[in-house]
Amino acid sequence: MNARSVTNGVMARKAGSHADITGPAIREAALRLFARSGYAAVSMRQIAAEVGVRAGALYLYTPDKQTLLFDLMQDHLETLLAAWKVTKSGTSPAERLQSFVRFHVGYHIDRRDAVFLAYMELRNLTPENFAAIETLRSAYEVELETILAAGQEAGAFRLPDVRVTTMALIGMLTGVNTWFRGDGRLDRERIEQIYWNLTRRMVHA
Amino acid sequence: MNARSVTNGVMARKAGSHADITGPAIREAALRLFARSGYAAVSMRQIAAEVGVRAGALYLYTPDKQTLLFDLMQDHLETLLAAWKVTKSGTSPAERLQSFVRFHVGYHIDRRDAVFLAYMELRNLTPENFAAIETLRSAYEVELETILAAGQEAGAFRLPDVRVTTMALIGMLTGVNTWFRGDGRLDRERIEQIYWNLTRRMVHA
DNA sequence: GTCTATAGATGGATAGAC
DNA sequence: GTCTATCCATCTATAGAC
Repeated sequence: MNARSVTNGVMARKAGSHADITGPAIREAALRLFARSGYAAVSMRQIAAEVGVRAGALYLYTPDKQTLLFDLMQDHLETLLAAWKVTKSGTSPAERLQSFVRFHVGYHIDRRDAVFLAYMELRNLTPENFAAIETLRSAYEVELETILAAGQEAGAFRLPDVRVTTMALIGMLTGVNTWFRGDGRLDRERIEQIYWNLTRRMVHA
Repeated sequence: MNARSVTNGVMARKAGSHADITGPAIREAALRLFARSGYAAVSMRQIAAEVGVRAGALYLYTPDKQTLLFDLMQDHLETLLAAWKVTKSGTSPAERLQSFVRFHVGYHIDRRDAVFLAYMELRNLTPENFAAIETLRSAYEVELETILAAGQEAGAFRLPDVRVTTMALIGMLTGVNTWFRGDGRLDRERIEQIYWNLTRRMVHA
C-alpha cells in the first residue's frame, strides 16, 4: 500500500486525480535530485520518472523548470527565517549567540538538501529570482551580524571585525552541511555543543 | 595587437598553428565559465566562442568535456598542495597553524575560480575522477588535521574535537572565497590577520 | 490529471576539406 | 590547427486525446 492506494482504494499507478499528492512529490523529488546532481544536470524527465509520472504532467504544477528551482529556494529561506524567529532566545549577547549557533547547526543537519540547494544553485537563477533570494539570505545573515554587533558594543565580545566575523562564522557553521552524515560517532546534540564551544572562544565571550 | 598577432606578425584570427596559445586559452576560458555558470550549464560552443575558435577545435586539446573539468580540478589541487609544501613553516603548533591559515586564506583569494570550481563541481565528476580528486582533497585536509592533532597532543591547543575542529576551520577559511572581492575596505593582509586572530582564539592558543 | 506525441532548440562529439 | 557541416541524443515545453 502506498499513499496513492490509500486515496483511491486500489494500487492504481496511472491516470486519476492526485493533485494533492503529485504536487508535493514533485517538489520533494526535484529538491533531492537538484541537491544531488545540480539543477542544470537534472532533466524534467528525471524528476517525472522519480515521481512516477510523465514529463508533461509536471507542467500542471510549475510553469517551468526555473520557477520550480526558485520556489524550492524561496520556501527554504522563508521557512528558515520563520523557524529562527520562533527559536531565537536569550537576553545576553552570549545567550543569543548560542541560540543562533545551535539553531543554525541543527537546522542545517535536519534540512541538508534544501540548505545545500540554496547556496549551490544561486548562479542558476535568473537575475530577478537571484535578487529575491539574495534579499532573504541577507536578512538571515543580518540576524547573526546584529547579535555580534550588539555583543561587541556591550563589551561582551571582542571581535577583530564584526563583518568578517559574521562571514567567518556563517562559513564555519554552514560547513557542517558538507561533512555531517548522521551515521558517524557524533550525534546532533554533540555537534551543536562542539560548534558552540568553538564559537564562544572565537568571539572571546 | 593580441598574443596571436605577436606570434605570426599579423592580426590573423583564423587558421594557422597556435597550439601553444590555444591550449592554455581553452583551459582559462573553461575555468572562468565553469566557475561562473557551472559545468553542466556551460556548452563546449560557449568555451570555444570565448577562446575565438569553433567547438570542433576544442577536441584537439581535450578528449571530452569531462576530462577538461577533471584536468582543471586536478591541476588546481596539485598546485595547491605543492604551494603549501613550500610555504609551510613554523616549529611550534601555533606557528604552524598560523602559516596554514595565512596560506589558505591568501591562496583562496588569489585563485578564486579554481578554488570555487574544485568544491562546486565534485558532483559532476565521473566516479573514477571523483575518487582521484577526493584523494587529493583529503591529503590537503590532513595537513591541517595533523597540525591540530599535534597541538592538542602537546597541550598547545584545547580542542573539543580534532576532527570537527578541522572541518570547522576549513569551512570558516574557505568561506572567504564566497564574499571577498578585493574591492572592499579590507586588503588581503588584513583579511589574513583577522582570520588568524579568530583561529588563534578558537584553538585556545 | 495524466498520457502520447512532437515541435523546436541545443547539446557533445566526429568527419573531411583546407 | 582550424573550419564547416552534420549526426544523433537529449532537452524544455506544448497540443490534444482520454
